[in-house]
Amino acid sequence: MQNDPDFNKLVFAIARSIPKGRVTSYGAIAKALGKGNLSRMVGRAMGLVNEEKKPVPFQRVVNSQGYLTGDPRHIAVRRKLLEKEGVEIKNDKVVNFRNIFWDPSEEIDL
DNA sequence: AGATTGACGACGC
DNA sequence: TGCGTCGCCAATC
Repeated sequence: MQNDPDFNKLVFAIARSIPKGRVTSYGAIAKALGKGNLSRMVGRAMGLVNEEKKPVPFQRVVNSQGYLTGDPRHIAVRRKLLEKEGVEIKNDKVVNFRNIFWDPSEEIDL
């Protein structure tokens, strides 16, 4: 239960705005929302995507290091989806992360 | 109600 | 450049 449904909503909206074959970080999304310090909350919100009816490409959201953190089982799923989109993964890490990194703040433009 | 953890990030050394 | 520590906000124990 989040006290800020809007925050969660925005997170999902941005996640769906991520171009295919691109990835972004939790901090980038939080920052785009003006809550750069809520990076952790973004990740937590993603865990609730399970309750979302609409498909959210949460697999395109990784940490600032480009690593797929979380439960190993979830990591495997995300990795598969990313590779399917053309994103190369190595050791649970996005290859060329800096190259395919997508900054939501440039698209959302608060 | 208080303490701890967590899909993170930034800073310091 | 890499490892260690602190800080944030909310949820969970």
